[in-house]
Amino acid sequence: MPELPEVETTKRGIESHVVGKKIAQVIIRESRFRWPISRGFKQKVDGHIIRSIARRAKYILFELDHGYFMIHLGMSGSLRIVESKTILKKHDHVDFQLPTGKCLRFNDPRRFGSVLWLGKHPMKHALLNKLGPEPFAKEFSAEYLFLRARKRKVAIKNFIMDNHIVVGAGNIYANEALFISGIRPTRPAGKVTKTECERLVAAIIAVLKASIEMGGTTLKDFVGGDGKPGYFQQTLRVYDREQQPCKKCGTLIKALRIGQRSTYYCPNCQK
DNA sequence: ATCGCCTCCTGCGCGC
DNA sequence: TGCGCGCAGGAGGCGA
Repeated sequence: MPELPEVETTKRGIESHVVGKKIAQVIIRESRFRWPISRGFKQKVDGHIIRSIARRAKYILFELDHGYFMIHLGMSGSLRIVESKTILKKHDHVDFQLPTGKCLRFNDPRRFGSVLWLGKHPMKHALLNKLGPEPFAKEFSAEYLFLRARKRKVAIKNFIMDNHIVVGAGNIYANEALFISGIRPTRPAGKVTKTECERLVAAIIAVLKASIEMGGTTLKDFVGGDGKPGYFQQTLRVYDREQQPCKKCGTLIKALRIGQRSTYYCPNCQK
């Protein structure tokens, strides 16, 4: 399940292969995604050079001379550079063929992903213009989080997973960050103190950074299938550890659902 | 404005 | 071994 670290790793991995290269042609074998690939998409990108790529939240943006398009991996998508003649696997839905004999191949079993043309002003697009700060940006501070949380009643876990507040804290990382900062996931966001916000912000940043640093390994594994992050999984403190001893105090980890999402916490360490 | 639920889709793991 | 079922998950959209 690509979370922000996997998306960042993917972006870094494909960058040198695609920037400055022309899209010889795009081959769309399946266009039914979260949003269908628009009819004019092929005509818009065929023959154009990719000037740069960037990541915003979990979106990967591709800059062409006359506009941008973006790809979201959804929860089962992967984007890899392969030799053009590489035999197609199940769910290899879109190919961006490059003049180098390679191609950028988008595979997405569950089709929660998307490939969207954005036009000349990508940040004005409805999907991007309301996003909260990147977790590594200076705007994402304890001060900011605390202020945004004023009077909010939602569980703090839902709150930090809300892309309008901060992007990139997916379910796994939200669970982990709350454990690290000693905050119970069910606490109303508005009841989390300033001091706790400081710990939480630091924890979100730390857990995402650590995961990105393991990116190579994680990527290798997550690209192979749609399984959980490989190496990083060994470092998980609470996620998917129901009834297993807390790594800090030995208390058994509890599981519950918050907003339809699996939630794990240590009833002793997290207040 | 805020909140909580629903939805998209496929693969997997479980129980029988 | 095979079958069917339920679950998982990112995130927009909607109704209350």
